[in-house]
Amino acid sequence: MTVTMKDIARRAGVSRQAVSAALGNSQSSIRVSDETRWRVAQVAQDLGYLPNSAARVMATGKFGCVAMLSSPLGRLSTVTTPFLCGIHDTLNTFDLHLLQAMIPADEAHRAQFVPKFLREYMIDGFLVNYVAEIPPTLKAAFDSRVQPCVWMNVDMPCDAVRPDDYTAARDLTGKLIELGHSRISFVAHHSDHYSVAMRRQGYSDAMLAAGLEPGSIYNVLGSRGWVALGREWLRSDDRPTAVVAYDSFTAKPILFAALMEGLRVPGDLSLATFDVDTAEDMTAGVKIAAMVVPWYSMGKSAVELLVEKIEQPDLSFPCRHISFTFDAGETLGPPR
Amino acid sequence: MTVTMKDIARRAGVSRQAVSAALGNSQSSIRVSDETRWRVAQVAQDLGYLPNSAARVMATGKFGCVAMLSSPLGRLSTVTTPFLCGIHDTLNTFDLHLLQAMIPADEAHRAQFVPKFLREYMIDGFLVNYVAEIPPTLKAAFDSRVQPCVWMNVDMPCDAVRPDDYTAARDLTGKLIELGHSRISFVAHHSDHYSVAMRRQGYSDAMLAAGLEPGSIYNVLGSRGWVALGREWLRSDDRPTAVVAYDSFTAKPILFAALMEGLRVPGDLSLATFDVDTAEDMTAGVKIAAMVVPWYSMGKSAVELLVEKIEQPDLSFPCRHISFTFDAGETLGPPR
DNA sequence: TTGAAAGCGCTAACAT
DNA sequence: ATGTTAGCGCTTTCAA
Repeated sequence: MTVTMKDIARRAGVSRQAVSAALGNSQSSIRVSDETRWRVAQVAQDLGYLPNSAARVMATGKFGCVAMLSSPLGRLSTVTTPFLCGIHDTLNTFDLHLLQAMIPADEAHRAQFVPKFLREYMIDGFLVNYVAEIPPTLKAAFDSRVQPCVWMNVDMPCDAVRPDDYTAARDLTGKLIELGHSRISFVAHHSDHYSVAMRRQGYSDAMLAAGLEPGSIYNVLGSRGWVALGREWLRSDDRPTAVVAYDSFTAKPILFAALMEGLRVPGDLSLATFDVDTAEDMTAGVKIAAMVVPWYSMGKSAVELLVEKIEQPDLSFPCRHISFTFDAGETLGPPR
Repeated sequence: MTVTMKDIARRAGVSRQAVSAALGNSQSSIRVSDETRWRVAQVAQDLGYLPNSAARVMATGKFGCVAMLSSPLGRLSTVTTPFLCGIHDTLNTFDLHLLQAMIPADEAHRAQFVPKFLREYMIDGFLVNYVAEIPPTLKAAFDSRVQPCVWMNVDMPCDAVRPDDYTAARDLTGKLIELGHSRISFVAHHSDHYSVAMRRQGYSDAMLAAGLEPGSIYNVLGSRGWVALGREWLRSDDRPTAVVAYDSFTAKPILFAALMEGLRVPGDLSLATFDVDTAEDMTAGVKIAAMVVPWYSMGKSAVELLVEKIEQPDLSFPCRHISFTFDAGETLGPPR
């Protein structure tokens, strides 16, 4: 049926473990001559041999596999391409592969759901890409597991990786202050996610450090509400000269509202935000200044941390905070 | 070390295969009494038993696993949440798990790259989420594989699944015609992807069938270019009264351009597009009418097709075309 | 109904 | 350096 090392050994006229050593799979100190190695490789190629992963797992006790758990709800999990790339690229360097699990979209199914990788024994460790509202059944399955686990994008003291939202917000606000702005507002939607409070805190601290008065606006209406709210707000005489928006879903309607009100950006209003993948969306033909979430680095760091935990299962590691990068965009300038 | 069925058998005082049967893993005709079944379950629970996936794979010859291959380049692969949900939910119903592989982001690595699931023997079949520009080394690794494979989002005669772009475009254009529009333009960016040609064809056929003159505009400048181009275009006297835009990256700048020019939408201009996940983006506070790509169904159908191919490896199946759904949005109305 | 034994493909600890 | 052997945890077949 399928080609095994036995077949290769027979065809090449060498021993089984010579084949194993020649293919570089065995850890043992067996040496084989270059000629044998070459012949084995040749035969393996001819026969279309592929090592059987399950057999190797059985023999070594290592799965060579890491799982990632995500939610179907966009606000609870990050499934952007750069994030996945960072994870995959880093796993590749350790010759690990990725098993991806997602909670069911349907709520009734979700309550009962436990992914296969938690019901069976098949991974070396796992990544949690799930910031809140984890179903109780699932949480219980987690906690009874012995495999190491790394949390991503949550505020936990150890075994977690997240962006450094506080510093990013402080620095971004600092840049506006340096440009000469003093009426700077922070705008956000309501959310329990730690990053809202952290970005706000970074903004506030930067304002207070410069002797300025922080002022925030929250909105529960979503993007739709921002346009109407933004237009009204920006019409008033004491409107801010600069806005720090929590994310692009907040920033874009504000940009739109400003332009519709006839304000020039950045002439009349400077705008800065977080989390915009600048290449992706240019609805208004303008690139918004942003602290860009380092998704690729996030994925990379999470995997590196997980690998350390797999190698030293009994240790705990402090949370890692990943720095943002700055993209000046086209919406930053001095106040009039 | 880890708990095995042997441990359960000893503790529960029953035979090994009684344990296997009681846990519902074995296919054999062994019957166990309810009492035994209950005691075995109890002991398994107490001991924290988990079946070893690799051992089962070894014994059965089935991996219970499907791989998906994607590209780090957004235009070549779809990694949206609904798509992944459709895939995961459907895999769950077959008790399959998903191994996800992604080509390296770095070009130098990419040329050599062959994912682990193609270098080892570890899956029952795989999904290709890669519409073009597949590196030659990778393509070669594909072609030498015996596992069944399903292509997604490409125009192939068999063993593939894709949205029915032609019908969606024809129907969408038909809706505008029914509203009374006659000057309807199709706008798109340049791309080799089959869907650009198909949507354009659907649009053209609908126009011709109504005795109207089709007219298309292409743009190589990306979203940024559309704003300037769109404003100029919409200022002219013979501007269209309705626009069918290839996707949301085309439609949104046009909406913006129209509003900046003082046109009312849909009073002065109707706008319709494809592929907008309407909940996600409301930059302008307006929901654009759209034929919504059925990503969830795409994932579901792809997995169903793959499962059929796994069960009948020697058969080929015709390509499946998935229907779009229509979201009327707020940008459709009769011409003035 | 229950028990014993073989075997899946590989690795690693032994022998020689 | 090379060959032999046991064993990973499970399923399945064959005997009792």
